[in-house]
Amino acid sequence: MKKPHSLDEAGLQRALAALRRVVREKGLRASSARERVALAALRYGGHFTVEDLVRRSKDERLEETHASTVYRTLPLLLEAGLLEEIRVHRDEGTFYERAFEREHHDHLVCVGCGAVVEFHSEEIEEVQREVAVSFGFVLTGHSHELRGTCTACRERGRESRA
Amino acid sequence: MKKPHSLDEAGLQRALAALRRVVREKGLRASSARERVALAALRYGGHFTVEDLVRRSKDERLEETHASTVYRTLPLLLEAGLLEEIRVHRDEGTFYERAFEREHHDHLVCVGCGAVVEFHSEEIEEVQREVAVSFGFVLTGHSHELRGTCTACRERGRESRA
DNA sequence: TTGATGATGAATGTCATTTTCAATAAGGAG
DNA sequence: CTCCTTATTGAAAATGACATTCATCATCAA
Repeated sequence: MKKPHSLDEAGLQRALAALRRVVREKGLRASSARERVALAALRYGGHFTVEDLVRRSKDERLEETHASTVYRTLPLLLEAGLLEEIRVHRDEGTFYERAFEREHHDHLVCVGCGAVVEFHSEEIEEVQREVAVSFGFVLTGHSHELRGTCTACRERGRESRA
Repeated sequence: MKKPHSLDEAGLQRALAALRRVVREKGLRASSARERVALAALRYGGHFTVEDLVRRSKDERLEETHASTVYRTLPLLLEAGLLEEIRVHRDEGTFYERAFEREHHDHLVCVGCGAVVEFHSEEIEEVQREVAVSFGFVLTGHSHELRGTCTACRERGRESRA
C-alpha cells in the first residue's frame, strides 16, 4: 500500500537531465513543450492516461500542449526511463506511471472492481534473468500483470448468489 | 523451439464442445459462423491477428465470415479457453494463439528482430500464486512478457558499431 | 410449423493514435 | 549576431481497431 512519494525538485531536475540526454543522443533539439509534458507526467502519483496528461497541462494553467505533441513525447519519456507503460485497468486503454527513481514493481489487478495492487518479487526477477540467459537474450524490460478477484469481490459474488 | 502441433480431428471436436458449452451457458444459440471462426483459429500454428482470421476464412474458400462477426466471436473463444490473447510483436496490435489443450507458456521477445521464444517456469507460476494469496486474491489469469535482444541482434549491433 | 429472439452481413460510428502540413523555433556556421 | 537548415509544434485530417446499428436470416422451443 506504500504510496510512491513524488520526486522533489532535485529529482525533477535529474529526470529532466535524463530526458535531455536521450534527446541529445538522438540528435533532436531541446524544447519547452517536451519538458512541460515530462514535468506534468512526473508529478502524477499514480496511474494516468495520455488524456490525463493533456488535460492536466490545461488545468494547471501551464501553457497548453496539444495531444499530438504529448503522443510524440511519450516514447522519449519511456526511453529516458521517466515513465513506464502499464496495461492494468481492464479495457480502459493504456496507462502510464512514473518509473524514474522508483523501485520496479508489477501489478495485481482485480477483474471485479479494478483495484490495483503493486508487488515485487526478487525471486521472479531472478528467474526472468535466468530464462533470458538460457535463450541467449539480454533483458531490456518486461511486463507482468496478474489478474484475479479480491476478497471483497468474491464475497460480493457469494451474496448475490445466495 | 518446440512447435505446437495442431489439434487432431478429435481435439477440434473437443474444442467445439467447449465452445458450445460456453454458448449454451450464456443462453446463446448455436451458429455455423461461430464454429467456422473457431476452426479457422484453431488451425493456426502460431500467432495471428483478427485480420488474419478474417482473411483466412476467405483464402480457404470457406464461407466468408465478416470482421464484425469475428470480433463478436473472439470473446467467446477466449472464455471457452480455445484462444489466448497475447501482446508480443512490438506495436503490431493484438495477437492470439491457441490455448486449448496446449500447455501454458509466456513469451520472450527480441526487440531487435521480433523473434518470439516461448518459455515456462513453474517457479514463477508458484510465486505468482503466493503473491496473489498474500493479497487475498484468487488468480484468474496473467500476462507476462519479457523483452530483450537476442544473440544475433547483439552481434549485428556490434558489427555496425565497428 | 411457427413465432420469438438471437445471429449475421453490411454499413456506419467511435475513439485513440498517427500523419500531414504550414508556420515557428533551435542551434550551428559564418 | 544573423542566416540557414532542419526539428518542432498546433491544427486538422487520416488511419485503424473495434463497437454499434439495423434489416434480414436462422435457430429452436412450443
